Amino acid sequence: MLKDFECVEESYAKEVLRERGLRSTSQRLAVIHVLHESGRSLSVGEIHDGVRDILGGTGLATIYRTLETFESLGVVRRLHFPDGESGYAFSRAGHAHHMVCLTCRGVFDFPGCPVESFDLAPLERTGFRVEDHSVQFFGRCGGCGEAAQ
Amino acid sequence: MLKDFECVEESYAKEVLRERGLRSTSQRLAVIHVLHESGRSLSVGEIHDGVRDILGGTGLATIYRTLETFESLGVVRRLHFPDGESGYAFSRAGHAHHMVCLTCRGVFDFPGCPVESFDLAPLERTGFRVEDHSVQFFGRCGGCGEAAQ
DNA sequence: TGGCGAATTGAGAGATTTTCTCATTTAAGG
DNA sequence: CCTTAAATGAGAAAATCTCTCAATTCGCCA
Repeated sequence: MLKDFECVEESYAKEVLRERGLRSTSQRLAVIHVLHESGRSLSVGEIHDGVRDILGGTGLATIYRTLETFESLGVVRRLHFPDGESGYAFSRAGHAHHMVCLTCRGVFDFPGCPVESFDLAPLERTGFRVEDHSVQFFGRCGGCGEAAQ
Repeated sequence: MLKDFECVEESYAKEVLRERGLRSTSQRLAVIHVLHESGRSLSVGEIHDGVRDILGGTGLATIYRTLETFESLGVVRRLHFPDGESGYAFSRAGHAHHMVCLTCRGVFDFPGCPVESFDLAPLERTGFRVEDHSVQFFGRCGGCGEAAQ
């Protein structure tokens, strides 16, 4: 089941799940498949539809639970767009930031982290202890930028 | 009306509204007042409650409309927390990033922008044209950090 | 390989959040 | 003041998210 679709991303997700003692269910793998295949960020509804196309009747609650699980594992990331919408994207774990295309909602990793070379000392001198950060770039990807000309 | 509460932030909001030909209603000013007075980010419900404390029966739809208006004017910013919650905070317009306390949801501006000194050329060489970015630091503010000891 | 126990799911009810509509109110310029 | 269009209130409606629990399924172990 799902063997025809198996891809590197699914193997990766399986491994992460196993490491945490969680099960590799067809629903979970289908979520990864749909997300990765699209190459962009998807709304919960789009993911639900995509999974149903593969597996048939899948409960919406399962989609929510799966996204929550994967987000806590760092395999999936939730993105918030300037227009208030949000979506989920596959994201190989580790410290990665994203570029998000405002036209097609495509998501691209980018190398490096602007915060690494940023001096946090002035911030921490205010008494604030930094534990985490988020960085996102918004714009237009190659294809969408050209189309707009 | 509301004169007793008038503060610099409200004057500022009034000015921005006038510039855009929008009206300075008591509801709009109350939203600014509540947000600024709290010094932290608030959920829609908290803002609604705060505004009702000042004005009496205020419709929830008005709160949503007001937040949307102010966000588009750059006077209020919507923040998304790692736990999935979100809130709104007063934010003097312009290019400012925030530190958010994960305990009290306090919001603090910080000086400078990590992205300014970041070389975007490699990103843009991929064909992606950067139009905007967001940066947030999460952690504990002075008070909450100590309390946790 | 088959069976067992616990994790996971499905379905739909329920809760919460957000949007919409339209009659009424109100800000702001003349 | 008066007028007019912008803005609001109330609540219905839509959309989004969560919960419950019986049924299913994964993964371990014999």
